[in-house]
Amino acid sequence: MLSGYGIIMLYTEILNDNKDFLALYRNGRYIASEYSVIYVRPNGRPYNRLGITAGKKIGNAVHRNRAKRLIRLAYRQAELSLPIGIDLVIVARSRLTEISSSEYCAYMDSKGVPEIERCARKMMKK
RNA sequence: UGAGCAGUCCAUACGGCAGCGGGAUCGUUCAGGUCACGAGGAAAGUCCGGGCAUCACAGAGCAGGGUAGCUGCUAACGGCAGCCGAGGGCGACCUUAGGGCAAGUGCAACAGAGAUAUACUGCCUCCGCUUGCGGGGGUGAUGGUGGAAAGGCGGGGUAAGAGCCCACCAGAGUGCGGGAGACCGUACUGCUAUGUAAACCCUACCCGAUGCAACGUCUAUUGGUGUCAGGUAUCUUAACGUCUGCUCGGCGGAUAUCUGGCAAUGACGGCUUGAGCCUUCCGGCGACGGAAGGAGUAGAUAAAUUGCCGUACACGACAGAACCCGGCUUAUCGGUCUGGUCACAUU
RNA sequence: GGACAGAUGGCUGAGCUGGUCUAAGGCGCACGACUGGAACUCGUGUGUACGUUAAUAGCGUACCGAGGGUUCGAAUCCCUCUCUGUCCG
Repeated sequence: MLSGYGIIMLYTEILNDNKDFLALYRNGRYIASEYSVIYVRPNGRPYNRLGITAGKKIGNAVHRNRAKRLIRLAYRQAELSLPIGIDLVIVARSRLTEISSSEYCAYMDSKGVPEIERCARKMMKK
C-alpha cells in the first residue's frame, strides 16, 4: 500500500516525528556495534516504521548521505526477514563511512536481523 | 632544453546487473510497465550586491551603517576592466583599505634635557671677581634617548650659529602647458609643516525594515492567548499606541468588559526559463554591449545520483542543490591548452 | 534554510575607549603554620613551550581559538578562517 512512497518497499513507513525518536531512545531495546546502534520497539500497527539518524559526528554532508544510503540498502535487503509491527531507529556511527556496503549488509544478515527478532519477541510478550 | 609569470578549460571514462527522485505516457483505479531527464567549481562560508515577497508609506531633520585614487562596465555591488600614484622583481609580471592630521580635538607608555614645544651637556660673547666659577645675553650645529627631535646633504657665511644665502633633492602654494580625470611636465614664490583617521572627526557618494521558517490559498478544534469588527461602562485633550532608534510632524481617542469573525495544526502553492548557457559576426585596448543561430524539464521535504562487477589509465582531491541570480572568500588529487619572460645551446 | 552571540592559565572569569609593571580576582593544587591527628582558618608559592645552565634555581623569548594586516607598539582596532553555543509563526 505504501510502495509509491519510494525508498522502502513493502510494509514500511518513514519515521519522522521527533517525539517518536525520543520515545524509542527512552523505552526501546538497542543493539550496538561499531558501525551502528539499532533501537527496536513494537508499535502495534500492521506495518513497520524506520528512522535513520546520521549526526554531525560522522562527518560532512557527503559522509552523512553515504551512511544513510548504506542503512537504507541494508534495511531493504533484510526487510522480508523482519517481523512486522515494530519501530526501528538506526543511528550511524563514524566507522560506517569507512566500510563497503557488502560488509554492512553481511553484518545485518548475520547479526542484526536475529537480534532484532529476539528483542521484538521479548517486548511483544510483555 | 631548463626555470619562472599570467590566464582558459576539465574534474576518471566506458559497459553490465540491481536500485532511488520528480515528470511524461500506457494501463487501470491499484499493483505495475515503458521513456527520456536528474548536484558543483566551489553546491560551502553567509562576507557583499540584487531579484522576489510582506510590512510601513504627508514627509523633514538628526542619529546609525557602509564605501574611499581616476575613468568606465553593470540590474546592483565593497565586484570587474583599463589607467594613475607608491612598493617589489634582471624580466614576463605581481602587491596595494590608495581621500583629508597644511580644518579642529584626542593620544604618543618607557627612555630622554626636551614630545609639539624645550635648553641638561655644550659653543660664543659681555660683566664680576676668589682664575675657574657665578650672573646676563646669543645659539640650536654637537652628545646621548627614542618609532618620531622642527626638511636632507654639501658649500658659503658668522663671535658662535641658524634656509641667513646658494646648488641639488623631498614637500607645500601659485601660474603655464598636456590629459576625460586621477595625475604628469615646467617656471616662480616661500622657507618647511612629527606620527596616528583599521582614534573621534571632516569631505564626497550610497543605504526604510524583515526575510521563502517571507508570503498566499484551503482546512480540524475552539479552553486560554493574539488580532480585527461591533456593543456597554469609565476617563479625558493631555497621556498612550503606531509610523525604524530619536525629534518635529502625521495617523489612531484610550482602558476594562461582552459578543462575533480570523490566525496556529496539516495540506497545497511559492518552486524553477533565468539581468541564464553555447557558437559565429560586429563595436570596444578591455570589463562589456548589440545582432543572428542553436541547445536545454534537478526541484526533494528525515530530503533522490547509489551498490556490486568488469576493462583502461594519470589510480581518482575537495566535497552534496533546498527561493533564485551576480561576485568575493575559503577547501582541492591532478591534468589540459594558450600567451609573454629570463638563462643556456644551435642557426 | 535563515538570523545572531562568543572563544583569555587545570576550571571559572575580569581586562576589549591600544602602552611595555606583572594577563586582575575566585576555585583548585603544592608547601608551611595552627592540632594529639584532621577539617576550618591564615601565610607563601603555583600556566605552557623553547633557549641558556651542573640545576627542578635564575634569566631571556614566544603564546589571550588560528592566520594575515594597520600601528613605534595589538588580548584590545580591521580582514579571512576554525570551533562552540543561542534563536526562528
